[in-house]
Amino acid sequence: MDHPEIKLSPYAADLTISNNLTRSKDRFEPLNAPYVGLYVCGPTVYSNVHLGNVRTFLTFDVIYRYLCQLGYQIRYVRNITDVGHLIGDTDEGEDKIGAKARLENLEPMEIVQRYTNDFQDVMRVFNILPPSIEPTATGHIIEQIEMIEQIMSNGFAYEANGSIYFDVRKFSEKHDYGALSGRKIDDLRNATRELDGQSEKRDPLDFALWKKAGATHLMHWPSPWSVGFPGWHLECSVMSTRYLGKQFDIHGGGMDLKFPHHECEIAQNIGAYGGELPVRYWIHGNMLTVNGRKMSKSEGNGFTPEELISGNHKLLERGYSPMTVRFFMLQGHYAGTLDFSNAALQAAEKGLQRLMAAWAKIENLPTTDTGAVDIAGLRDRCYAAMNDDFNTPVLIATLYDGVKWINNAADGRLQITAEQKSSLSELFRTFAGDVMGLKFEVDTSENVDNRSDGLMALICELRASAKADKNWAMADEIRDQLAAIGVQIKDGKDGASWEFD
RNA sequence: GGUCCGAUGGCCGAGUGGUUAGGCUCAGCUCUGCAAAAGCUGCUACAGCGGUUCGAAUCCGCUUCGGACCUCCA
Repeated sequence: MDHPEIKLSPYAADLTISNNLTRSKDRFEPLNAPYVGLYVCGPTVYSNVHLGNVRTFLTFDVIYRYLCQLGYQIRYVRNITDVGHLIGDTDEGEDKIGAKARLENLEPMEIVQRYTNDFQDVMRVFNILPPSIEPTATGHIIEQIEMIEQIMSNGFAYEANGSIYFDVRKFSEKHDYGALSGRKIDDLRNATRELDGQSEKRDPLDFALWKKAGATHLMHWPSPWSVGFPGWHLECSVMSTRYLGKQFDIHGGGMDLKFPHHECEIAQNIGAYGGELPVRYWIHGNMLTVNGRKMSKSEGNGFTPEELISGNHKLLERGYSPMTVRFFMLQGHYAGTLDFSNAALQAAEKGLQRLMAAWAKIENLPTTDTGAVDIAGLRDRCYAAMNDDFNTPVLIATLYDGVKWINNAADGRLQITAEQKSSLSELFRTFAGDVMGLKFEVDTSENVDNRSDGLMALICELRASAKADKNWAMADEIRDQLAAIGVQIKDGKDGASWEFD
């Protein structure tokens, strides 16, 4: 197929991705360029997302943004899990959403709506772009039933007492179960704990495709086998296949989903549609840690974005802005764990300020007829950084070269032409803005309105005349009083500027 | 117990078989009535012990420590 209207960036040819399926760094070659299918496992909407969840979605946000920048036409699917995710082991566990609904005396769908809203609000706050499609598990019950039937007709699933289980043993006779996560089926069987109520399963490794609902189970649907609900792993197989096809390019999710969730997804797809691997590139975002430990709800060491911004949490010395957090996370590579700490957040806050201040300065840089900067080389290095498995830390380091140029040019120590200035501006807009999703955070406090500028200009003028009269007491008084109400005066060469704290 | 991963300067964090990561902190300087802010400059680290190599922090082995997954988790 030719797509003359869609032009890929020349840099697109050099993108490499650490592929967890092959355990190597592979050149990215989409199945149907310039189209790319990207699926990311979304949240289970039974409670507020915490900062660790945010990291994963941020990781794939930047990957999505960069693929867009390269000119790919991406269908980005990120699901909402609103049924089927169980608490505890898969036989006795209660549905998370149902459990929460019972606890709060609400309809399950009220829970789903509340935490879906929360999730989407949080994504917006961190400037994480919405996916092309955000499908829900409950919206695809029919397709899930159809996929179960397909798997059963291929002989890889069996019914037991109204529930359907995937037959891992049988599957592994013909296919490789455990290829993604590097598990050996015998090791897995040895490590499996003895669980109560496993009698329905033929093998402890089997997992549920459909569960018959107990008498008190709130969320249930009719099926050929029982009134019940789908297993957790099934929804991602169904929705990815429906929207991206039986084989697609990139599947993402948190590292903790690699096994068993993603392994089961692969088994389900092959079990239903045959031997072809459904996904070509598997990418897993690594965990956010606190004192070296994974942040998770069950550990109780997580905090919500609201707590982060307000600073209202015992782990936080004070609040941090969403862009500070975004920048902090992008200073580490997605494939490594990242340790949260107040010191690191504060360092990121300062670094971000410097980067953004330089970006804002570009527009007003003085230009000269000849220039002494190599913008094209800088651009090459930016693309090279991102092409090397989306290496945002190196991208940031590269942009700081630009920061230095900007500051030197502003001080007249470096020559830059108008053309270079405009290229530099575009470079920052592309990589800091479009790719990393950084944006200027406007002060949203109630003190800011259109009159503030005029008011402050007047005050600065009065203070300047006091200074001209060498009335230091008055000048300092004005500065101190303003500081007391949260307005900072910055004296510069060409007069004073100000900003709210 | 099984599988896998990591250990980098005061802190956070990249990368690489031989050449500056970067940010923050700190110090000096510039600017400045003073202070702050801002800018410039400086600060050369790779857990320990062996091995391979002309050369290893980077490859291999062992040790110590830490973590993830194997059960719900992004």
